[in-house]
Amino acid sequence: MSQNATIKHALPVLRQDDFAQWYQAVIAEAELAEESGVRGCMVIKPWGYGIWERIQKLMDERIKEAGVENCYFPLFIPLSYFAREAEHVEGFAKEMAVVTHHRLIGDGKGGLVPDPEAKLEEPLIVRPTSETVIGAAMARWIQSWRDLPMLTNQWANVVRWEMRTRMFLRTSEFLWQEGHTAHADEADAMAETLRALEMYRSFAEDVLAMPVVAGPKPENERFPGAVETFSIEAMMQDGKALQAGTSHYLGTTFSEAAGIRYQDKEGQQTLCHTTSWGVSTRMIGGVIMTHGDDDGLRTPPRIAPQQIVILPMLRDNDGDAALLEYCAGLRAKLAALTAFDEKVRVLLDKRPGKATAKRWGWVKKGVPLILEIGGRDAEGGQVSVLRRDRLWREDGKANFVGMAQDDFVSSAVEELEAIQSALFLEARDRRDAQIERGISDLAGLEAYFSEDKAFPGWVELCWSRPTGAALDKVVEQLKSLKLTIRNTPMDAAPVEGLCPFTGEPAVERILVARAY
RNA sequence: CGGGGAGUAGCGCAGCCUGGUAGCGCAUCUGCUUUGGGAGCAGAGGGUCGCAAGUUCGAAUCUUGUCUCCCCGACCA
Repeated sequence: MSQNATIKHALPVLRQDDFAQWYQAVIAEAELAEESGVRGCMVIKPWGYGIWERIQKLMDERIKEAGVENCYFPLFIPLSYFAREAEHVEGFAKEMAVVTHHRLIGDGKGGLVPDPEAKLEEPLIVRPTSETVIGAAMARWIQSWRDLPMLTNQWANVVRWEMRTRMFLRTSEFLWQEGHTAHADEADAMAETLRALEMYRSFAEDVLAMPVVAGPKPENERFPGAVETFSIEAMMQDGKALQAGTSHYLGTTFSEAAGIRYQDKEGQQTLCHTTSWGVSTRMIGGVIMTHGDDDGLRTPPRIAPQQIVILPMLRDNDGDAALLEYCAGLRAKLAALTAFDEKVRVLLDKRPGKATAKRWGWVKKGVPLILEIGGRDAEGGQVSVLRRDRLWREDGKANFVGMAQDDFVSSAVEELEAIQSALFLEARDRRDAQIERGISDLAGLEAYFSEDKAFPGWVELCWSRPTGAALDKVVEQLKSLKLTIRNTPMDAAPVEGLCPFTGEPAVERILVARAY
């Protein structure tokens, strides 16, 4: 956040004044998405969808590298599939969209109503997740130990009828990938669960430049039907936690429900152990709240639909042709470069209008490098470069740096890598500075989160990992402070002392935080 | 789903109490003048006032219902 009062920021709301409103302002001003008029559903606009396509491409590569194959399963799941697994149903029942009719009929008043004659024999659920329908397929596909492991993934939309929605973070319909795998035994399934978790951790940090903490969730936060749930948790700039991806070891829960069995080497019919794991468009919400600033989004170069935008300063006169030619030449040189093992994505913005007026649109979208090229630049072989992560000069003006075209072209890849790295380090340092590790009792926890701090961050503490009713009591205590247990960091320091909730010897470290 | 707030031009809002043919700013378009950094002046276009019933001679305005959004809670792989 800027301390310089003379800066005229591009957004109408600053983070420090109203973080929730700021978040929505970024989405609107960066043209990521907008309201659709349909409850809880958003229209994802080109820049937002472009970011999703980048995420899809790079995640899909990693999924395939792990030997997982893409499939597609039905949007509609028969109600009876869910009924096979009680815990799973209970977890999702309250948020399922149900299809009950297959035809409409006129209501005699100019409107349409479901035709009572066209009521479905068995209601269809719009998938909230696909364990049941994929389980049914796996039960058909898997016969022998030679069929294992069965590694599948699908890119799809799912629907969960959430009570309260927020764009990208919790929408009724969202886009995701869901990996579903079946294995011969627990060890192999757990290994896959952890492989997916590590894939998500490294993706979040290397691609999204979003530092995360990976680890198992407490039992009260498990996916319905899971034996163990792992998550990656990211800290947003307001100090809240965002669960940015999950990976579940499902044991034999869904194998029993769907009859996923194989004949082992001894000839015995044996239940498979299954996993599921997913990341969604929620990741974009995480990117916004990790890298956004008071001038809009700062899009990490690896997921930026355009990494460099060239803005010719057109004058509607005879000089424009030469200027455009110069810019086209520059664009071609940049587009031939390779950054992050991909062709550099560079756009020459030839739309009519003043470069200065168009500039702020790209600033708000978070294009990593913006070039404004005037007639004098063209004549002198120069460029003016604006780095999105170093937007302002001391005097409150846009921080353009002039340099020779050749120098820029030869350093552009390095610059993009530097921006990617700078965004990650900034986010990591901010997060690390906001994790409090010095609290060892309940009163301390209460005091810490009762302070009138705008963005309190997280607390890491040692606990005794209570279960059942004892855990419920802890959850209730935390709830009164609006806190939740995020996960148990896998790379945490050694455990020491007593559990602040139970008074028993601590056995592991957990992260406690307010969450989205 | 409970409590609160809101829906009027692309965006932000006034008008509503006290019913009488719909307004402002920004943006857009046109013209002129400017312009190496988020231009100025003048003119113009653009709205079934979320939707539907009702009251009324007449509804943005009053009544009822309904949809959507925002905030707080409950809920939330």
